[in-house]
Amino acid sequence: MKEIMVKLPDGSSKPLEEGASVMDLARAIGAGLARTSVAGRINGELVDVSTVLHDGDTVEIITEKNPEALDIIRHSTSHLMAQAVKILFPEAKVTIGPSVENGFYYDFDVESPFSPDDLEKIEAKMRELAKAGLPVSREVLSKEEALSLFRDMGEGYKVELIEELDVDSVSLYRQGDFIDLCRGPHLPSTSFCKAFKLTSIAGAYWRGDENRKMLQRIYGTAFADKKALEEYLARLEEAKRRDHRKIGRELDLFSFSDEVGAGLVIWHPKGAMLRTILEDFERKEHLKRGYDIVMGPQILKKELWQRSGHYENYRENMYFTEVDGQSYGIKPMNCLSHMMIYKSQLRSYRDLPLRFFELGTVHRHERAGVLHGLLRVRGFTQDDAHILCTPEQLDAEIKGVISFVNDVMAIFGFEYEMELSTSPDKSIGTDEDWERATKALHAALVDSGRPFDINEGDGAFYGPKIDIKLRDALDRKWQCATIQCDFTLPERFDLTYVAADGERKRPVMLHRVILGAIERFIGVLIEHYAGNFPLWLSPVQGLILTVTDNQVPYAQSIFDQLRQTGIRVQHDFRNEKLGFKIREAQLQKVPYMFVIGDKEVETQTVTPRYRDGSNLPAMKVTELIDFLEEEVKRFK
RNA sequence: GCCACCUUAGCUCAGAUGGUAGAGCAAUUGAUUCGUAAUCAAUAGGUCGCCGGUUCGAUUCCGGCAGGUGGCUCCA
Repeated sequence: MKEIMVKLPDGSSKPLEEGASVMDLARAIGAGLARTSVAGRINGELVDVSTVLHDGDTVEIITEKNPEALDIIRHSTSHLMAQAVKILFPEAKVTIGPSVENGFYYDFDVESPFSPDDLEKIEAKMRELAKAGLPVSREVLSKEEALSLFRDMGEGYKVELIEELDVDSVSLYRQGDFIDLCRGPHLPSTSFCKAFKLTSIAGAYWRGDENRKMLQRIYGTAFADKKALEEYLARLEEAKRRDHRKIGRELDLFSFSDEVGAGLVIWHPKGAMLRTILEDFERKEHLKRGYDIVMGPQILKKELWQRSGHYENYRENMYFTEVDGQSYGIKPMNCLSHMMIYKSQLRSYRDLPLRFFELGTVHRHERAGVLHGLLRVRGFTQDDAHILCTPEQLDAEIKGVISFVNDVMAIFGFEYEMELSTSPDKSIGTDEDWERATKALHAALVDSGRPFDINEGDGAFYGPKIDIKLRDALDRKWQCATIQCDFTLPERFDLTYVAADGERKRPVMLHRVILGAIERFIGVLIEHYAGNFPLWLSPVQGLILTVTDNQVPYAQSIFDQLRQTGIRVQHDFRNEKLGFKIREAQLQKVPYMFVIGDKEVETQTVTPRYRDGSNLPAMKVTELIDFLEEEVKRFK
């Protein structure tokens, strides 16, 4: 028998018999590897453990512990689920079933939708199949053979998928009687599916196209072992506790009312305070960076929306109102009045860049099914600005916005993801415009030194953009900041400036937001802090608590003094036990409680208690004021 | 907008295979003056989301609508 040599990741070599597979290598290495190996990596490519090795291959064994294994486990678990579904519902047609960020899903075409009971039955069947330890084998068929196989099986969706593949042959995976089209790799046996749970049922369009059939999607999650699964489920529970809708009600920040309308936020005193703090912060930061604060009306004539193109492209999402035969559009965006400000006078290149900033409240008729707490609403306020500059200034302006975003996100301690979206198939503007703007955005991203993804073809029709996404408690991504180049509006509104040579030129325009929508940002912020806002953001920074009625006059004087310095303090002088008042303050997540008993009255001090339960030494009011102001500065 | 599920007191939730409903917390009143996460007692609170249909009778069954939850599509 001929011998081959394979290289291992540590640089050593291992002799094997010709025809040996990854699994044979695992056995040769020993140390129980054969039991935990889920896949291999040959010359950088993930493969099944059954894959045959060749002389000179570099091979890495992927065990359950490797991070790469998770995707394979989840993908194989989705196949296991499809197998269970086909056994229980033979008439179900299979479509696709990939692994996703926190698990997997599989889409089925079934006559009647799955019920929660069905989910339990499917999960039980999966456990049975996993226990049976069915070997999973790979087969390669020619495209024609595969097509006729799936046609015979009546699996039209698979036929459609294969027809579109530009290949001569395809790979299939078989476990028991179940066979599925798949690139792989997969676990060697269903017995490797040890820790999984089906989590929800949802509708999903075939191929993500809302004009095509709605399929039934089952979501599930899977891990290498039970412990990891339990930990994940516990994290989900914890995330539910951080849900901004729950905390918003508990802390009395905001509400919605079906009498008012879906997606319309009602800000209660503490929520409105939080919002006001953010807005004040924003105004200051924008002024520091050379923006001008502007304001426009809520409604603008329909004709103006026709000129901008919104009437043509965005009318479905707009609200209109008509008085005296004149139709007005309620603004869904703030750009138009900013355009009008630019046009209100003749502009010179010396005036540029112009940066118009507006905390602009907009209304968009979002489709009913997409509304989600504060994260997706119908009326919201953007920290919106439009920058008008010369083409030569574009690079510096984009860099300026990115560093603005960086600074602000650092203050809140947010991790974020940046994406560059480039020219879509349908777009306006010259190739030269697109190239220049895309290059400028790209250069600024590179310059920022942070990682970013590129979404080819995902730009707006009017220009390329950078999107910045934050995550909520459940790890869902929400777009907040965005920087968009726009070639249409300067054109449609015939914006010009007089260049140094006396010629009229077209300025370049950037739309940008930093927080995005204040509503959405606050939603994410609540989940980020789990309601424990840092002192500078806390609507109520301190609460004065008396031990008995005897201390009320002194406590009142402390309250007045703190109020005078602008500290957001409230008091609880009720005839209740101290423990009870502390409990309530604690549930309200108030950063500081100022306890005042006979001791404090006697020494003319205050004893602050932080919300983590720790007590600070008693101090004079003046010391307390300095202490609080120091803390505000430190975190902002 | 599409698919599934949900809607009982301010909040969290029980409940009856169709005979108009409860608990805890909160609220109100009284007592209690008590130093670091719940003092005790009493009282009040609901056309069981809304509108139709079936029925002697509907909060319960059926249909429509509204609102919500999880997804899909779309998006700040």
